[in-house]
Amino acid sequence: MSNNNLIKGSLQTIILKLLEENERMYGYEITQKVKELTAGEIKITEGALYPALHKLEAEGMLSTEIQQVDNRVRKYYSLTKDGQKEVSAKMSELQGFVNNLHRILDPGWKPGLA
Amino acid sequence: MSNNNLIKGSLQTIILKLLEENERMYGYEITQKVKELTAGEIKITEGALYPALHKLEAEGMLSTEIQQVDNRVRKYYSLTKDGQKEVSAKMSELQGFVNNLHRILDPGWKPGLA
DNA sequence: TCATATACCCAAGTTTCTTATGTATATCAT
DNA sequence: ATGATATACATAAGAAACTTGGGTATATGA
Repeated sequence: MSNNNLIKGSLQTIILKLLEENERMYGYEITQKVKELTAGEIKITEGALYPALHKLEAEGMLSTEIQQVDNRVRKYYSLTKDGQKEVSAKMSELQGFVNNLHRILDPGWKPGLA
Repeated sequence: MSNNNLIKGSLQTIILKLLEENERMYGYEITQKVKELTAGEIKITEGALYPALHKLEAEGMLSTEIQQVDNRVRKYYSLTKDGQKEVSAKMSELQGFVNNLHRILDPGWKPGLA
């Protein structure tokens, strides 16, 4: 997923959330958006991204449409109905996990505080 | 690591941080501590924990001493010098990653706020 | 012409986890 | 006394999500 080997399992959530905010995106665009949002600290590799997109599509979370732009092919992804529900589910799972991480790692931590 | 399949890669950090706070712990104790801190939401399985402990020991992060308690064998783990340095490194890596997750997933998020 | 950017894809290998076992002692309830 | 649960260690097979390293193709700037 990135240069550092840290924390696997959040890529699906990232993809789904970005598509909730942007209506439709293509793969390369997602890698650039993540790089931009994290000031280059997280670089999603294509070897991770494309299999993840194909899996989400196979599970019925995403739909695709191919489009020609400047003689290059782009494959746009959008959330399906099921995908829209999945965003909320994945987001609260992740929020819950991060909260639990804080409980373990930050003695005295309480929800709602950094 | 737990019932939900979420986020791989943080178990080492959890082990190291708990040992920073507790001086020495044995495997079973770690599973119970995590269960307690997260109100049962994260259950570290033995199949994940013991290999992780063995790996950290092989890498020189942990040292061990065996002790008999009530006819049962306990294997206590402590941080080595290298292990103490590793805690800080792993903690800031994790903090950095969580911050980046917020930047991607929480539009408008800024460090220092929930 | 060569590197970089854009844009898709796959395959081999690694790491990290789950699930399923196995061993052994202690305690509590039936 | 017998079985279930708790304590306490361990390994092994398989699944899942990555990394790394390739492949194809067009566009653009040095």
